[in-house]
Amino acid sequence: MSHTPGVRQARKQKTRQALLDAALQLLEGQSLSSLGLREVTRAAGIAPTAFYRHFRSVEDLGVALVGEALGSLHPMIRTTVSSTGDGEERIERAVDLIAGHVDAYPAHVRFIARERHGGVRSVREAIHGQLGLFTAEVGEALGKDAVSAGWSHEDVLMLAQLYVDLMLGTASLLLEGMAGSEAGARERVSRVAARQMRLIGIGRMHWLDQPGGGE
Amino acid sequence: MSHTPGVRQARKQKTRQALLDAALQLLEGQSLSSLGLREVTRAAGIAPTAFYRHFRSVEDLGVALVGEALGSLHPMIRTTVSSTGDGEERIERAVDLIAGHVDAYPAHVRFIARERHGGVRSVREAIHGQLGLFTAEVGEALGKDAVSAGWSHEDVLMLAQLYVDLMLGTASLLLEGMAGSEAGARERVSRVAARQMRLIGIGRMHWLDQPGGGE
DNA sequence: TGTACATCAGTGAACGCGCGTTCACTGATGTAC
DNA sequence: TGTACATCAGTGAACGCGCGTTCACTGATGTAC
Repeated sequence: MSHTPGVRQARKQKTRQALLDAALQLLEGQSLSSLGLREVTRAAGIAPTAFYRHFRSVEDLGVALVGEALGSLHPMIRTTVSSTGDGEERIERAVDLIAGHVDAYPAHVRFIARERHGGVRSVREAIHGQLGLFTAEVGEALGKDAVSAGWSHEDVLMLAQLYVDLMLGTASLLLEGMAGSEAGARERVSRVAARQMRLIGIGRMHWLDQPGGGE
Repeated sequence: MSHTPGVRQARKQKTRQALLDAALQLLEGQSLSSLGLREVTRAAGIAPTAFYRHFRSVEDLGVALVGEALGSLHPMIRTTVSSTGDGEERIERAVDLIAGHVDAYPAHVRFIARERHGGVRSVREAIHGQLGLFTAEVGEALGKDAVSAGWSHEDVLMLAQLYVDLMLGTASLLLEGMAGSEAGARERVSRVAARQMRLIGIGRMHWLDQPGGGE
């Protein structure tokens, strides 16, 4: 009524998304620091100059991609961490959820794994910041378990970091397994990841047994 | 006598090293997939065309860098893994060795962390291959410990992978800590890494306690 | 030791090409009355 | 509802620039005798 049916705005949003999608696809075979503006606009089907209506630079687009990629990761981590059942069941479910996420958003996973240590500072920092939030969230969930009684906040976070890194590493290995030709790569990776989680879980159970373990 | 004092060969080797060094330095601020041939030769102080006397492409140079970077890592891992003493001492020594390595070869560490998941397939594969050898070596050392009696080969490797990933992750975080401005970042990272190793060590001690733990 | 020839690391000019960015523009959408 | 004007997403020509690669070359080093 008073303003904006927003046809213009909706179209702009659509073009913006086309740029993000095109970039994400092009990034499967290269790093952000070598991705070209013209390359992206060509793949998105618009004139190079229109790029500037949406982003100041490719680097800026990269930061936007971090939000999109880790946004899709967020609910996945939430589900994983809040799942119930005994340790073994939770581990199986976690590994399945990771594998499912890699299937559903392979380009997002690749982007995060690649640019986490990549050549573009602002993107690295954006990823680092988001992963810090995830770690805090995982830590909060872990802290509520009975096993964590008597743990310092610092130790809960160190455990959370261990899990988050393991999840990311596993996701990245699953991705390579998808690309590779060898059969059973995925199963092998999942199996190893489950055992690593199990071992960490065992360490967690006995953390306070050792003198000085939890000080 | 019979052949080659090798003045020519020595000079060629020196130029080759200058190219590798220049590339490594340039890679602190970008990824391999955006590194230019002319950029490298300019930094190395030779004509662009001379590059081809040493490498077929920048990608090829990248593969050579993997050898150099992981060659420097090799003795470090050897030392870490063969050190004696009780668990706590070994952990402290391992963390100190990692920190020392990051100080001594920061560009190597950055290169491996960055290109491990980077945009150049052949370099990724070279890194993956070398890390596989390291994991096998760490696994062999771990397997000799009394704690590993009764462990399957597969489980020893899964543990070795956990340690190798933790070392690499820690090295990368220490590097960021060096670059960043906050005081005490290094100490914090080292402290967390030591605790993560301790927790994994505890998990290792009790691995065979659980029914089905080592099957 | 000296001479004549072969090798080959490094040079410098030249090429065609795609890049990021500027600019004035077009025409559909939005707004005021 | 209709009209006049403002906004602004997307266009297309033009620019200067650095890129990777080719080519014929130079001159120091290596080899044969």
